[in-house]
This record gives sequence, structure tokens and C-alpha cells, in this order.
Amino acid sequence: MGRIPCCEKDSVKRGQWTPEEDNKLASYIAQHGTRNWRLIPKNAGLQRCGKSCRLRWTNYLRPDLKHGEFSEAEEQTIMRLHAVLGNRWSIIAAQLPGRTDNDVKNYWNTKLKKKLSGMGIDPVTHKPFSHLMAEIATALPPPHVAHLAEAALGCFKDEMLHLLTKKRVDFQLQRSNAPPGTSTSTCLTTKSDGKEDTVEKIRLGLSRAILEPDTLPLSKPWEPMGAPAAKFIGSCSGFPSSASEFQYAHSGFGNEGDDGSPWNTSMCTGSTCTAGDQQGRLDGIIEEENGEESKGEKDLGSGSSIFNSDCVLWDLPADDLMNPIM
DNA sequence: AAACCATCCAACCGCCCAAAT
DNA sequence: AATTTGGGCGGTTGGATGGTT
Repeated sequence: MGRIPCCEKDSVKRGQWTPEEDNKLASYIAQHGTRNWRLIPKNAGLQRCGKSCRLRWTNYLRPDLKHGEFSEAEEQTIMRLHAVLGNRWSIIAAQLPGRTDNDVKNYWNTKLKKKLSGMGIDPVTHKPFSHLMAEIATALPPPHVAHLAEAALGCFKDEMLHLLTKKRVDFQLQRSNAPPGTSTSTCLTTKSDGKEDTVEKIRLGLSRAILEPDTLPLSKPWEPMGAPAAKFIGSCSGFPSSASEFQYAHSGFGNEGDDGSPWNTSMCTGSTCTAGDQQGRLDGIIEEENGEESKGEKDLGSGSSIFNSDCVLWDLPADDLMNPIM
């Protein structure tokens, strides 16, 4: 009954691959292809599980893989697709020739997630943190809004301070290398003063977001530069000004005749997209998500979608937000 | 120079679904 | 029809490396 086991779990080698193992696997696949992963390690003379061989091949040895840095264009593609698809790495990777899902996932986790957070944008929803806060605030009675603001400060203060003070130190280093006479007025605060300053700015930004929710676009977080979202971020002193320069704005979303929605942006325009079936899946998913988005807009319009009974925010139950971690 | 810390990323883990038996 | 595996996928881990204290 069933199939025979893929390998003897006890007798297989694990951990880093050696160059000899890579050579054996690559030359075997060059000759025989990748039809049966269970037989490949055995026939290639490798003490490895078939699954391990498959991963090594697909993530590292395949000759069509790129191994260098991600380009600016690739980075923009990942950001745009992630905003639509979430963590569906294989589909995102299919739009980036030579990149694997593992590559894209690693790049997202190590670089892009932090980059977005540092810009005041939630990497899960791709909305500005201030926008999220204001959405929630509109659904809460005033006393709860105050608790929410405190909770948010508790959640983000440390990370923001880390990012901002680190940047400040970098600026100071640059300043020490700058030629004499260079203006340095924007970075002359001391480190401790800077922290106090930053906390105050975050506090002001959140207050403004909560007190002036009407200035926020509730249904189009994808607005290009000059549209309400970017305008709001730019006017919000609590977050890094670089947030207003968020790349969505000049990566195809703000084209003439475009309403700024990512749905209007070709996900694969002029690309060397090779995975036809994945593209089909992508189209289907985009249509599906598009439908969801419409529903979401309706819900937002009624002001009730954010705090549904089982709603969680940043992996915290809504109740936890009432208990600041400060 | 050594200890500590942060970052990167290859590799593994566990789950799911379709296919094989 | 029931059971088991192969392959695909996303999440997580841990070793290597480089920078900082």
C-alpha cells in the first residue's frame, strides 16, 4: 500500500553541501534530468535525502539562477507584488527570472521588511502606520483612543528609536568626514536629546492621525505621490520624511491615465516572465484579491471592518492593544 | 585581541495536496 | 476507499561573517 519511502532517514547526510556533492548532483542532473528525486541521490552516489537534493538544485545549483544583489527594479517588483499577494513567494519569484522563492523570501525578511518599517509603513498591509492607527481610531470611543495611542507608542518606540538614532549616528559620522564649512545644522542634536525629540515627534504624529482621521483616504492606500496618502504622510511630523518618497509613487502607480491602483499596473509588462502557468495563477489571484478589495472598501465605508470581533492587529488581539507594553 | 552583537542566507521543518499504490 | 509518498510551499533555524564595543 502507498509508495516506498524516499530515503532512509538515519543514513542520510544533512547540513552544508560540499563542492564535491554539488558537482555530483549537477553532473548527474545534466545527464539524466530531474524526473525522480527519490532516485537521484542514490544514482548520483550521494548520501542525501531526495528532498534535500531537490532544494539544493532548485535554490542554488540551477544554471539559470542569478546569485548577485537584487536590482532596484526587482526590489520594486517584490514590493508591488507583496502588497497584492502577501507571502506567496513562489508566485512572486516566478515574476523575477533567475530568482527563487527562497531568495525572495530571504531578501524580504532581511532587507525590505525593515526598509518599509523604517519608512513608517506596515510591511504586512503596506499602509502607513499612522493610517492604520487612524482607521482603528475612527471605530473607537475617545477614551479607548488614548489607550490605543499609548499602546502604539509602546509597540513602536524602541524600533523607531533604534532606526532613527542609528541613522543619526551615521549622519554624524558623515559630518565628521565632510569638508570644513559644510552646513550641519540638521544633525546637531545630541543622542539623548534626539531620543526625546523623536519620542515627542512620534507622539505628535499619532495624535494628529487620531484627531484628524477625516484627512485620511480610507479606501486607497495605494495612492501615488500627491494623492491623499502621500500628502498625509508628508504632513505628519511624527514619521520619517522619507516615507513620503515611498517608491510605489514612481514605480508605475502614478502613470498618466492610471488611477494609482496597483491593479492597473501591469505586473509583468515587458518583463521576461517565463512561468506561464504561474502568470495564470497570478492573474487569477489578482482577480480574486481585486474582489476582496472591493469588499474591503465597502466594509471600510461602514467603518466596521477594522475591529471585527475576531480581528487581530499586528498579531495582537484587539484587547491586548488596550494594555500598553511600555 | 576578545567578546559581543547584528545580519545574512542556506538548509531544514512541517504542512498541504495530488498522485500512486 | 484508504493509505502513503512526492513535490511544492511558507516559516524558521543556526552557522558564517562582519562590525562594534
